[in-house]
Amino acid sequence: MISDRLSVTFAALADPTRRAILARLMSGEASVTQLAAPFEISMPAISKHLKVLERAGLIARGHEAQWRPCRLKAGPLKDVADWAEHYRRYWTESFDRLDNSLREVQNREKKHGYGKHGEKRKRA
Amino acid sequence: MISDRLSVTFAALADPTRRAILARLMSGEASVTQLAAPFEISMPAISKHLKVLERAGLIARGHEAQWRPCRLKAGPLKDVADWAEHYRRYWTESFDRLDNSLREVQNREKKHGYGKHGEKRKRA
DNA sequence: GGCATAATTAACCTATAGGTTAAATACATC
DNA sequence: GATGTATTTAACCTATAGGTTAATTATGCC
Repeated sequence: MISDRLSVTFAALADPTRRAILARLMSGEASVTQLAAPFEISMPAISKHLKVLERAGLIARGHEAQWRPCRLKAGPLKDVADWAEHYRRYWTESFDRLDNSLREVQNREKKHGYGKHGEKRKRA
Repeated sequence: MISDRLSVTFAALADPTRRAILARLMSGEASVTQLAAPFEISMPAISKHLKVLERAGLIARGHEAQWRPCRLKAGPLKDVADWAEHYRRYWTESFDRLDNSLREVQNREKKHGYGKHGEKRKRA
């Protein structure tokens, strides 16, 4: 029953079919049939994906005769970008190197490490 | 059975508890017990969340006596930021306005619109 | 060795995600 | 109003997510 906006957005993006649909919509609006074309799954499955995207506010739907064209609404993606930006300093190479060398010094006289001991827990 | 990196990353981020754990790790490494403290869920539940984050490459785990301290590995978040950046021009206000006014002109003589007709499909 | 602490694993439960096929709805056209 | 096309809804299935409690593993300390 998670319903916060970011969770809904991330959940919607956690599917390659849905991300492909968003990518397709960058080049303009499209009907459901057009969106379904590249995929091997059924129309109802596409319909469900579109509903997920719509509920996440990532697409808007039109209404023209029997067509329900979709177009991109990228607003929530700004939230995603903004959220990720908070972590920028943690993914830069310089930070990683600093972090690692600091950690090596700190752990010089302890007998543990990252990753190395983790290996032995591997199973199956 | 989705296993592409971005999907795994987004799925890991689609949970507020896990995002809170990542936020906590910005201020330094922490033991499982420390990470669990702010939440009302059980330790095994936290353990599972950490496993999800670890498999997504978002945290690394250490090994010190009976503690398994976690620390942030933000690499995948750069992929998220990069992915979202592709959509930047679609979320900027100027683009939205241009898009909307173009669309209004285009649809002047058609009898459909976005959102308005969508309302009537509401049910429950 | 025995006890306390930290964390994981096992076994289980329920809800939801993502897919299916078949039926229903909406609209345009003849 | 019957037919064809676009799309959704209904009913169903299976796998997974996220949670639980109880048991197990790993370690430090006495």
